[in-house]
Amino acid sequence: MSTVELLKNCYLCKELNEQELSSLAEIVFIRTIDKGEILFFQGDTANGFYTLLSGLIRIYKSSPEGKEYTLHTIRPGQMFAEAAIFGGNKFPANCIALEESNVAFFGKDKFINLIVNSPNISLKMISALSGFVRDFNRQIENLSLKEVSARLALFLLNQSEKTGQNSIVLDISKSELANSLGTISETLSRNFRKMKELAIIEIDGKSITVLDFDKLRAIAEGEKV
Amino acid sequence: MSTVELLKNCYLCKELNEQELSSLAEIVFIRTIDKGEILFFQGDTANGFYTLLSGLIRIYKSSPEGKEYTLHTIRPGQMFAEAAIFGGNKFPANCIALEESNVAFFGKDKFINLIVNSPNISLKMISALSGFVRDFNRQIENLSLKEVSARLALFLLNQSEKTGQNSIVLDISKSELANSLGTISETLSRNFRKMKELAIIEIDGKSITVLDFDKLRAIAEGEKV
DNA sequence: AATCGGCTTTGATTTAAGTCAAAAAAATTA
DNA sequence: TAATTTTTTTGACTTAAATCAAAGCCGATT
Repeated sequence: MSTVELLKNCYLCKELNEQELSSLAEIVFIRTIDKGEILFFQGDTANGFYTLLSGLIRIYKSSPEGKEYTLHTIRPGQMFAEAAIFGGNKFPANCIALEESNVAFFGKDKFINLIVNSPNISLKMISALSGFVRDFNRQIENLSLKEVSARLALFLLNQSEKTGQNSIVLDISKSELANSLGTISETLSRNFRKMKELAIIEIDGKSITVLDFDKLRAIAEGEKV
Repeated sequence: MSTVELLKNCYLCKELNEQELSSLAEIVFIRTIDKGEILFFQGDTANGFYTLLSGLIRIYKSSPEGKEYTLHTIRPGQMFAEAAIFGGNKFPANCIALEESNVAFFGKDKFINLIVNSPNISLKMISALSGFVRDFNRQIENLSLKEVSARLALFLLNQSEKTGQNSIVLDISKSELANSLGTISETLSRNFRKMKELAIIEIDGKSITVLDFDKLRAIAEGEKV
């Protein structure tokens, strides 16, 4: 896969266009790390930051007595070791690959040079990250909506609003939907059935038609089904 | 409150020092919006972006038939209307204050000028936001750990690792802790009691001492209490 | 010392949702 | 088209956690 294609997987780069990605591609350094390989040690000189393109990374500290503890588990798309490039430019922790991983390294000087010349890039990065902060905030709120029915109702409302149709076509399996709503397929299935019985929705395979928006809104607000 | 103090509440500014906050304060424009007041309409010219300092903001679209739907609910700390400053510089949606709110407006030109002169500021903003993306990702994962006991165990492990002590002092009330673990005080209390009975922890008011880390780790992994 | 109000704990009960197991339906492959 | 696998639905059962209600605890105020 090309560097540009790989970079598209970073939260950081979600709003960049092809041209901007290309200029970014020129300054990054892609690297594959084997499972169990150490990327850097605490105290190593840090002159840039990383993003994880694929795989799984663990950031951890070791105490003098040899005990270890995990600070972060890094998943694809995330940036890591960025704090290192401020203040003392030493990595404050160790980093190991838990699986074979691909990382992108951004050298600080080159990166700063890039954003000074193309400030729009950093603006877009800030914008993209802010968008994710917003989305994740919302997702956290939704997950604490106690009832699956409320979360499902909210999902259906959001989808139909997004498309402007009262008919939604799922682009994922129902099991995956269940998972993303924080539940399991059986429970999702029962909720669908109940809504169907109450004539709130109609289901045909992957296509769902909303018949009663008011009722759906009430359920999303917490009303019992 | 001073502009600098207000800006500290933004995710964007969490890593900036006093000096950097001051230079930011020089270019932002703080504004109070009454409940129900419109901040901007879809189609208005956008020459900057906002962050919400306090209050509650709703971003919504209106269809030609007069129907409205909410795109985002903005909470304090979040950035909004940032997409507007790319491409067509028109706001793509309307914005109303749901409560009396304080917003900070960042003019695009001034902001770009600032980061070109102080690229470290944008680096720190990117870094801060990436940190939140990481934290929120983790929080979402934790919330889908099914059992409250597992979430509580994880919290206790994290806290004691963070401080390096086996004794934790809560800086929030137990009700607030319950809430942040996605449950209620009664359930939290019962979980505490059970762990106490099993000699996994000891509790004295706001101070909790971990007696059995192995057991706690097992519970965090999903073992039944 | 006594009263008030906010937390926290406890018990009794209800309920939503998970688990287990099997049937039904849909999608793949032969 | 038949055969096979995967996904979805259904039923019976169990359980974790929410709700409701009451009591206990603790600090602040009078």
